Amino acid sequence: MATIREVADIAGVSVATVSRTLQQPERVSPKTRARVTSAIEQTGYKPNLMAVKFRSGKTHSLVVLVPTIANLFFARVINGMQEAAAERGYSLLLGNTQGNPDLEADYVKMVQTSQADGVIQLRAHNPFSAMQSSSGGLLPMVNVCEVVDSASFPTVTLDNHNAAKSMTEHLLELGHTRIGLIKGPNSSPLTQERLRGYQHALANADIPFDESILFDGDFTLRSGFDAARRMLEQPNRPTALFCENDETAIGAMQALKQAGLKIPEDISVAGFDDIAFSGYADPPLTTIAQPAEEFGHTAVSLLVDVLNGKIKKAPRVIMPHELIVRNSTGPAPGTNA
Amino acid sequence: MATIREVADIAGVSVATVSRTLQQPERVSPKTRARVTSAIEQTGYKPNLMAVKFRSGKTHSLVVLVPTIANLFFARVINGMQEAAAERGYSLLLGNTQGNPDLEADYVKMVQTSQADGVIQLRAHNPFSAMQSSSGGLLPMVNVCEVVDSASFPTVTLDNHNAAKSMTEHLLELGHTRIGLIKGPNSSPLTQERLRGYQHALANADIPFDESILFDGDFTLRSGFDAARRMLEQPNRPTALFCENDETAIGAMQALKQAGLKIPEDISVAGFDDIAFSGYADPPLTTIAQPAEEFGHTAVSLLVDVLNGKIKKAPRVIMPHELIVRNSTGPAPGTNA
DNA sequence: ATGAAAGCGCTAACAT
DNA sequence: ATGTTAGCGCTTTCAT
Repeated sequence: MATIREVADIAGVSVATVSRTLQQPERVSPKTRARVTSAIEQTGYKPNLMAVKFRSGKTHSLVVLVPTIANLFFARVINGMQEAAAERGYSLLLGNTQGNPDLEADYVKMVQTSQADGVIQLRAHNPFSAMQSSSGGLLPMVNVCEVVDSASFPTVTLDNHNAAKSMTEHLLELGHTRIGLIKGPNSSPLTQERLRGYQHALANADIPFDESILFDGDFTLRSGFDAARRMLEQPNRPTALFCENDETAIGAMQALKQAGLKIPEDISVAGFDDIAFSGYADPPLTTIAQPAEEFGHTAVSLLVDVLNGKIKKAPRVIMPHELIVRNSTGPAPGTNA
Repeated sequence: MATIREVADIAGVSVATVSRTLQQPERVSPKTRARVTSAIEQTGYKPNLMAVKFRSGKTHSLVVLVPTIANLFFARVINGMQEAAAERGYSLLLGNTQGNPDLEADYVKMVQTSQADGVIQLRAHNPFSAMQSSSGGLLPMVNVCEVVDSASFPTVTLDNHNAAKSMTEHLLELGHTRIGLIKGPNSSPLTQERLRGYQHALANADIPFDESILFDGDFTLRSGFDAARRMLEQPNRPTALFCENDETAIGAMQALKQAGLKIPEDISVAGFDDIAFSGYADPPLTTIAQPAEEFGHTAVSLLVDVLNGKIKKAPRVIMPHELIVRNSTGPAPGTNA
């Protein structure tokens, strides 16, 4: 592979001129520029970007910490990140962390070892927390989707409380008074917020909160299926089931249908996220849509601003959501609506 | 951030000794090793990996070219890659290419600019083809899942022909004689192979091939839905529908059920891939399971071997598949099986 | 067992 | 407008 020196020799100029021709062409005369360009073509020269990054101290790479890549919502967010990163001349390094703090710490080391400029964390956990706490300034990271509050980095999230409240109100309006909830992992703040939004709507409607119709889940199809089965074993079953994500809802619907229940005639089911499969579920799933790609754009944009020192105080960005009513929710049995 | 020089100064040794302590500890005496180690801890020194990579000429990064990250099958393959890469001290750079050759070429430049050591391509296209054709030796790449035959790189794939043939035979055994097929993108060799496997099984059963029950699709939910609708508009509809992937099958089932058909009583539906949703579809989908994670392992392992010069001739690896019979396929209407 | 010194390929002052 | 030169932080002969 040709180096900058060979190009310089062939063009009969110094390496500095070659470098300039590449970095700031306007600073070299058209004549020499042409000579250099032709020498570059002739040799098939490609700058060694490892040397460039090393020398310049900027890698133009961002590490993305994602609990699991096999999640359609995250996939959309990451797609958005990639678009925004490419526009800004950055590339993305994906780290599948399974939510493991040790793995996250490993990836964060990439920043400390100058392999990446910053990190985007998709989970509610500060991966820098194990290290030296930042003395004052902003950390080179942003936290998206599932966030933890901190003055050290920007966050981009949904108003999960209000979104869950809207969905619960939708169910309430349909006449449901006994609404079950399949939660996400208890460790996730997102789960807590959605739970509180649900409780809030219930309280507004003067419906007592019944802990016995709260079910544990972990955002997977299987956990939704299992939770619904547990629900069916109970007496006095709910007439509506709010699931904290779509995968859970789709798993739950399967269990409900297997038990001979009709959706939404016998029981309504609602999800959260609006993944592609939800529109093709049977019946199509009522859910909350989030601007996934926008989450990605915003995260990258903020991180780049942080890296360039354009941001001093860490902003808290709230993205909009939308209630999507499809056929999995309907009037409560016995209601004539 | 501390450099190797500071550590050397504090430990009272040369930079070479610090480097050795890190690279080949056995070559430095226990006493100095202890001093160096303590100096490293004291300064919180982390080697600048950009400098290491630059100096050593090895990046220990692999670019993965994936048409779309929002595909559950690919997600599993990538998970497998990540495991195998981590074991070998490599990290993965994901490139979402939308199957765009220009974007692919951009990512391939990362190899040429020393930002990555090799590439794993998940699509049937040689991303190096635009560049100088390799003069003889192996290219630093492996081609997985959807492959193009070439002597320049290893490939890892399924026996798509036989897998499709098995599925068609399964349908034939259930008494179906009119079996529709929803294809993948025509540009994909994978589509062609599956089509030929289907034709092969039909021919073996002396059933004439009817082009009018072949439908175009592109592996998305929506395309499956649309294709099934087109099928329903035709006279003499098939009693079974083989879809070249699970997303398409799930989309198709939705259209079929909306039209009032019972699956599998009125029509059988089969897919390909065995994504998680297939087990939770209504009815659960009969499909072909592929060892997705294993594809990833094998790909990384082969690529690392190529990079280390351990492989001279490009192997063609065929991964095993398995027919998973669930409830979306059943006896042809009118059969008593 | 350890140190001195020469670069890897490039950028960025500083000179001319 | 162009060239000279001094490194970036590290690895790696080659001496000692």
